[in-house]
Amino acid sequence: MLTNVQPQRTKRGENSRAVIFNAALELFQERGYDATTMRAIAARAGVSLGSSYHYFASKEHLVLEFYRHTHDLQRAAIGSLLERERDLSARIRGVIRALVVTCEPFHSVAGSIFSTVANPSSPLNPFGPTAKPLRDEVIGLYADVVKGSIAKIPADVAAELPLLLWLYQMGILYFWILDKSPGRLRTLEVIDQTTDLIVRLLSLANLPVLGGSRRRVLALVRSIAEGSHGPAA
Amino acid sequence: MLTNVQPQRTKRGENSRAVIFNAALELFQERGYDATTMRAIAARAGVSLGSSYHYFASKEHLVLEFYRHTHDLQRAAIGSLLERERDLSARIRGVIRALVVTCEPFHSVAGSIFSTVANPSSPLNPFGPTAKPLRDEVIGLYADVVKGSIAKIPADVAAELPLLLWLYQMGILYFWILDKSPGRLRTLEVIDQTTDLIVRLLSLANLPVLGGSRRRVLALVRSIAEGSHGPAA
DNA sequence: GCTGCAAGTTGAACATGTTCATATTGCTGG
DNA sequence: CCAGCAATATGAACATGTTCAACTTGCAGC
Repeated sequence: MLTNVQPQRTKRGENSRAVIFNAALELFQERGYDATTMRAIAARAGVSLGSSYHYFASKEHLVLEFYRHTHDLQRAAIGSLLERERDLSARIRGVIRALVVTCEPFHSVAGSIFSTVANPSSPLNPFGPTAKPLRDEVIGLYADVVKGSIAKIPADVAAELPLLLWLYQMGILYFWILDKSPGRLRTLEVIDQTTDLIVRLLSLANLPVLGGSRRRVLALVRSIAEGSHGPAA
Repeated sequence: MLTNVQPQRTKRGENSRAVIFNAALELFQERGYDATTMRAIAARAGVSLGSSYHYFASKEHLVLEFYRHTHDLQRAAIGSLLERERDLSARIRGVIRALVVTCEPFHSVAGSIFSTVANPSSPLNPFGPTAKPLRDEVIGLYADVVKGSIAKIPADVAAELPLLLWLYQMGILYFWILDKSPGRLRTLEVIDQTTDLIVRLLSLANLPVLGGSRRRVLALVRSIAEGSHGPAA
């Protein structure tokens, strides 16, 4: 194993890092992302501008810290639900709701995060190779959501469903980002309606009238899932 | 009617505007969006920095013009196809193909542009109010695509289909942006398969077995289409 | 042709994300 | 306790999108 190239963390450094992060979090919520300057963050934290950049490579990286935080919050929030609830619709709804609820305090910065992450050249792009571990983790979460339910789903559909739900989650997240309704109620409505719809449509998957469509859809999904990243790994 | 607040366009002004836009187009292709500075654009165009801002309110507005440009190219490319072809699947396929083909020269820039534009705070966000004219135009294009076909589509479905096709186009566009396959062949394959699938699924819309799903889907689509922009116009 | 006004043009100035050379601090081996 | 080294801290300097007040141009009406 290579020697750790990262600077050794010290107690003092950890403290500075936390102080800067908290200052940023406060200001993001007070003024929004764009109106919060790095100088203001440094001033609020009581450190110099340079120090902020010593701990966070960029303003976006500062916002990334919160992403990790809320990801943990979401997992914690859905733990008991997945233990107790067996209805697929309710399970999906619960997981997606937990996502938007835990992200709610940071709604104003979410747009910038999404925008950053949507860039294909960003290592954080959800479809990129670097993000594969996290992507697989989230898809795995939806695999648990599906597995733990009592819904009867054909094996071939069940195999691709977690991926589809991951894509669905991203769609909802973007709707939530654009949602300007009070309390983001519209997003919650859309979540309720779409989760119901998804389960309803799943129950139709076996209808012979669909012909080869089901197979074709699944093949297409799998093809897309393989990534459009070409021959390079 | 109010007096036109916009500055009266003169021949001289039109020329400057075009020169600046062409310079931007060249530089975007040569260096990408982020690496192209407003100063470089002004220099290439042979005008001052201030002049660039006289004609384009921001760097992003320059991109809006670029959108319009490619949209015109797309429209020109599909004109004869829409005259001749009556099959819905072929019409959709032709339109989407024309889009990725006309955008091909800008593929390397498309990522950062998409990322910029995906930000809700960007005036160029496709879902925002600033982009409404262009959005309506594109949706109108798909309305023509649907209307000119011989496909039998229920009126309520036909009403929302253009919007859905617009969303579908954006999905394909993002796939194309991520596509690293040689010649972007994978995108073309996916276009072929998805367009077929869409038409096939449309033909199922009338099946009674779907129950209220069709109505619910349409209501949901319309609800989303109204925008999540809250009470403000 | 002259005058005046609106359009066009300019570059300096500003705000802010980011970089960097330098200074300070605090721990660790001796 | 000292020397040295890595971590930490600093603010000036830089790059670039954007603004603005002032200047120039050209045409319409007299």
